[in-house]
Amino acid sequence: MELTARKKEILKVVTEQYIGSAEPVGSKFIAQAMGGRLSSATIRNELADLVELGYLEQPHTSAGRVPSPKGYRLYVNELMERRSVSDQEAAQINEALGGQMRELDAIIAQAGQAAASIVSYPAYAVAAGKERVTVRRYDLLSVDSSSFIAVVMTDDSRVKSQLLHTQVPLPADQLPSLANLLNTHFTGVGPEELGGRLMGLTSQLPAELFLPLSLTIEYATAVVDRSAQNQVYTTGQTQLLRQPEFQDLSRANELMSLLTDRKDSLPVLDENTPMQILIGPENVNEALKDASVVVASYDIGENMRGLIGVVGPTRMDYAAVAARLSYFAESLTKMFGKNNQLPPKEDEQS
Amino acid sequence: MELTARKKEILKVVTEQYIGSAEPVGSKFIAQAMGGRLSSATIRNELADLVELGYLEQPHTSAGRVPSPKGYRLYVNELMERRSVSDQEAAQINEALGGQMRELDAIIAQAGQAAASIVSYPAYAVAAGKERVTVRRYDLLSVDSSSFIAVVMTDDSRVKSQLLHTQVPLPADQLPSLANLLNTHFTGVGPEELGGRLMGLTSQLPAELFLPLSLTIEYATAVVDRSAQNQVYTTGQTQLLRQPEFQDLSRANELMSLLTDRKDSLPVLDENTPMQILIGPENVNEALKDASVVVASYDIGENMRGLIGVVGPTRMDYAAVAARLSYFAESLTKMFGKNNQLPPKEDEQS
DNA sequence: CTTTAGCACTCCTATCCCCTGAGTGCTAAA
DNA sequence: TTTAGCACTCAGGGGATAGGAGTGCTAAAG
Repeated sequence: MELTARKKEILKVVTEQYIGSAEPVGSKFIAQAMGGRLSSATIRNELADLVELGYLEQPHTSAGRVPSPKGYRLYVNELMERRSVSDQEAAQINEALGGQMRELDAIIAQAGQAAASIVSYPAYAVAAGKERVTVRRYDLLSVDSSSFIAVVMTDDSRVKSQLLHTQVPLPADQLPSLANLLNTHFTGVGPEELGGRLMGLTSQLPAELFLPLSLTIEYATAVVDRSAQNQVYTTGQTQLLRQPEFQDLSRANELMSLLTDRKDSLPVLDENTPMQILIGPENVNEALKDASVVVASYDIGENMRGLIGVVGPTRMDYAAVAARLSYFAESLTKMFGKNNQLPPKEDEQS
Repeated sequence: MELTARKKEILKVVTEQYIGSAEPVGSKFIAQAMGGRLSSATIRNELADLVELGYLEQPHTSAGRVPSPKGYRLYVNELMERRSVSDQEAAQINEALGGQMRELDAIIAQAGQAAASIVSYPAYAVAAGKERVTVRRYDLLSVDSSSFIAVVMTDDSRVKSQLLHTQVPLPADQLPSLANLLNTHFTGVGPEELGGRLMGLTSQLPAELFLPLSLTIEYATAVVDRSAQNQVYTTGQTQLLRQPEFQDLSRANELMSLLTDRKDSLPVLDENTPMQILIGPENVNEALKDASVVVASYDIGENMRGLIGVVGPTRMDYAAVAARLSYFAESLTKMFGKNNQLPPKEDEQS
């Protein structure tokens, strides 16, 4: 059943006050904040109802009220005033995005850093590639008698390269035809199939060509392997320790270890959802049961999506974080769109 | 003046006990630990001397003694029994190094992780490249009418590549001669000079060749730029919070922020020093004044050096950490030596 | 001269208790 | 339905107190 407007107003006051102060909110304060139209006794009756309905909680009998996860959820869904960022905040965000960013990984990492500094909570960033990446093109460049460079371009337009060594002499003049072979038989397939196709060719090739071929395929498999992608970058963990709810180390510890050692289990976002707010127990992850996460996504070129998330106490300032994060994500999308080429991204080899 | 053997023995007992317990060590305990040859009163006299000489400290009048940085230093230099790792520890380290590691950055990061798990303290890892990296070779691969792939190989044998877009039509058949030009005029120079040489050629080239040339040079500059190298990876920060000395958040906070947000100022190691122990105030960095750092280096191929460091309380178990870290560094050197090619390293492009 | 037993003393730590104040729930009247 | 009034609850802070670990010093013994 729908709450009365008055109950909602009270819930809103409690939530916003608590977000700011981290202290349970009492009836007297609420009465005053609502302009004194009602006495604190009336508020107390309403508060008792709200507790019974599960929107508020009481740390102990003689304390004020605190929003429950259900309360926060209602607040986020209906009560919260959707803010947009102020000019000043926008400026700050743009500045944070300003630095010249070359390599994609570096950009992702820096985006995380910028987000953390903008929202004052720890943040994480991931580049979520396509589900399945395939090789679009191979090039082989001769280096010396026993080594060559393999250049692999994927169907999402990333290029990686690596110096490969065959321990045995290499027929340099055969490299172009080998590349040809690769481009004919080993493009458009994912990591799981590359190895299989290689098997099929084993018998048909002279040994001195098979070695460089298999090295290249091995390399390409690694490039295209999904598990090698989506690295998660986290920053601003220290911000956590500033929050009063994490003064108690045991709680902080769990979250810290999630943010530093188990990054992979941070929540990701469903395809096509621009932003999501996960409050306390809405998180599947045990360590996040009494924390909240806000995740937004942005586009990196045509085929990739970036994710940027913020972790904070359930008492997080949802309105501000959501506003800043979505502005941030939009800015990133624009940034990647502008240089309609994907931004310069390095690649490296040993 | 040199300490008497007995004073040294006492210092050793105090240090080792304190390392284990984190509690000030009393005279009675010491007497007992030394086999009861001396009474606690005698020990007390010796302790008073050691305090006066600056090797020990007393948290308050009626507390036991704790090693001072000077005391730890003597312990590390003379008293500590240099351990080697146990078979079990060795196995654990080898296992931690086991995972297949492809990209150099990933290896470095994983080395840090492994180190942290092995020593139970936060660890950091850096690949310290040569002071000055230059380009050894360029290749340009045609993609379509307005884009091409630039492949850059550095003199330390890393290969990076990137997709570059000229907004205007590109004379594909000219790419080989352009690469030729690059290889003649733009090799063997560092980031600071590449731009300059480009200037010199401005007038001599038709415009449609100058654009791809300058894009390539710009990219190469970024590849070779020292500041883009030596990224520092940290892990295991949570281990810090487990240490009793960092229960107090304010102290933990400083170190945490060093380890997450100001990684760059973590101590590095002088060339040619295999390992170094920095105790408390021996650290230049203010945030490390009451922490200790152990850093070891290992070789990555011929031209690069990796650094792996551990951060902990001054009360750190130096013997164990030093043993494990040096074994770890040796294993890494061997690992990189074995595949005498540098390990497969990916590179990426947008 | 060194070592040791003895003892008074210091000072940290934990615990209890009490008090205060914020905030409540309930009742009865408006 | 609202409100005033009041008794009640409970967390948190501030001494006071007791306990205990460990010291420094002294004086005697080796």
